[in-house]
Amino acid sequence: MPLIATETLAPNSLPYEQQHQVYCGLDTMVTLEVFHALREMRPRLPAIYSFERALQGPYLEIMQRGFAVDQLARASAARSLQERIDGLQIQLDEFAMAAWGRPLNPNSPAQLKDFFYAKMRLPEVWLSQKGERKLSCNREALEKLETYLYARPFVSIILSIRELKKQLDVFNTEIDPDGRYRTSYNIAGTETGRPSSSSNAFGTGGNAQNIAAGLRYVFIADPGWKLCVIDLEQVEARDVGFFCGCLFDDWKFLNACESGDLHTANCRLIWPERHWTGDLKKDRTLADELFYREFSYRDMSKRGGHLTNYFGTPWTMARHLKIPLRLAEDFQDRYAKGPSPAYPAIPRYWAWVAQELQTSHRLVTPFGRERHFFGRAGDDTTLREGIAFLPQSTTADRMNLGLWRVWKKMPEVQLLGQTYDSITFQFREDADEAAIVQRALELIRVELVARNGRRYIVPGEAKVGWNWASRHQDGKAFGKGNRFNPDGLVKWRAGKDKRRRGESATTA
DNA sequence: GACCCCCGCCAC
DNA sequence: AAACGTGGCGGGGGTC
Repeated sequence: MPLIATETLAPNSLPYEQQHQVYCGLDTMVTLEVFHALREMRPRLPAIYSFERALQGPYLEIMQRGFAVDQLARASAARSLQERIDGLQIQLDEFAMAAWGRPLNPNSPAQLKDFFYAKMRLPEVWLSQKGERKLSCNREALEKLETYLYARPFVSIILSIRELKKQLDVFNTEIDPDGRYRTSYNIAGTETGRPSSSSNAFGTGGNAQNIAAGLRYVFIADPGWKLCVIDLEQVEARDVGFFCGCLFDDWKFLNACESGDLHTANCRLIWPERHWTGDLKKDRTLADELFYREFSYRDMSKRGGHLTNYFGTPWTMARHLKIPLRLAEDFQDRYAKGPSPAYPAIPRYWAWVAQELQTSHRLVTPFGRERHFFGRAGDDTTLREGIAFLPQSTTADRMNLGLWRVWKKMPEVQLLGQTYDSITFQFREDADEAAIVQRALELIRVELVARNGRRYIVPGEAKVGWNWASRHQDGKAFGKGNRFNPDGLVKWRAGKDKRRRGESATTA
């Protein structure tokens, strides 16, 4: 039975404005009725619900303010990308005309399948994605086709065009007339409590949470202001470590996370027979030595560790890192699964999640966020959702609490965005930078206490600058095509870098 | 032409 | 047999 007899309102017979009023009324009143019904089932509102409502303040502010965009940089980047794409497309069409008498659209999987598999008669590349085997022309499939000499020039141009087009989309996103990129944040849209980001209600702006690192330099502080980005270091890994400690009193993984360099510490545990010295610098050098092809031991523990924490199989790990299956199996045995693994608590964490799903079909995070799992408790997919839920959700609430506190306690700064494990705000250039950054870092600290009394925080790392990209990448000046980015973000350290805007790092 | 699904791909 | 999770967007290409 409908809550409201909508047919009596006959909205289509009403004038346009009244149709909207009816629509709006249904939207809000039905929601309210649902709320009342739920409220009866649960008279005490969960704290997490009030928290979500409190987040409306800072997020509305972020959405209204928008993030300033360097219009000249944006336009010139868009122009040069378009030129490069046009040039490549002409080349691709020349090849394609010669090969099959028509042009080829690199963004059409249908045309590519026709071209590579029917016309060129190359062996089909079937990939399994989300449980389904598919004839694919994605990057992974095309890279497999590169083994065939005739396919090579096509593959390389297609991949280049796709990559450049993706970048162009970011620069071509419509920005508001005042030069600001306004994104819409959905506070309560996800399963985990993460906010999501999308284009706004007027159709301008876009997802601000998936801008590639190399394109962020077009996002800038307002005149007279400076950006600060604070991110939570290794936050999801630490959360997994905290759960292992709380559940099984096994703190080895959290200890490794807190040792200063998680990935090097991981390497020592995973490959104990290597000649570790205990000296941070020397051990880092040892961890940076190559393990397989371009992968160092440290890379392996970083990428493989994350994947393994989330119940990724050796098969997935081998595919993802492009390494032999045996190496992935060997890694996982030493990391978590073998007879004497570095982190035996991790499989215990998986088993505990499986048990919870079997018995209660629900999980609750340290912040009291509860999620019911409606999938079949025994399915791997359900288990994976559960395993990922706890750290993801804990991270989301931790970051949002930090964001809310900065908004509430630091009226002198202006929030600009949230990117899962980081927040971005701007502060006045003539303000006391050290005081502001330190205060924000304090507010980001959220302490959790385990039953054994162990206190757990995730440290924040601050970066400051005048645009949203890093000034350096791998120790070098950073940017697209070696673009020098002197106004980019640098790691903030107390008392360091009093450089003013536009001065290069070397003259500071 | 509006709508919808699929594909590919970006983020953490 | 299937093979790590959470999201959003643009384009192609089908249907209505």
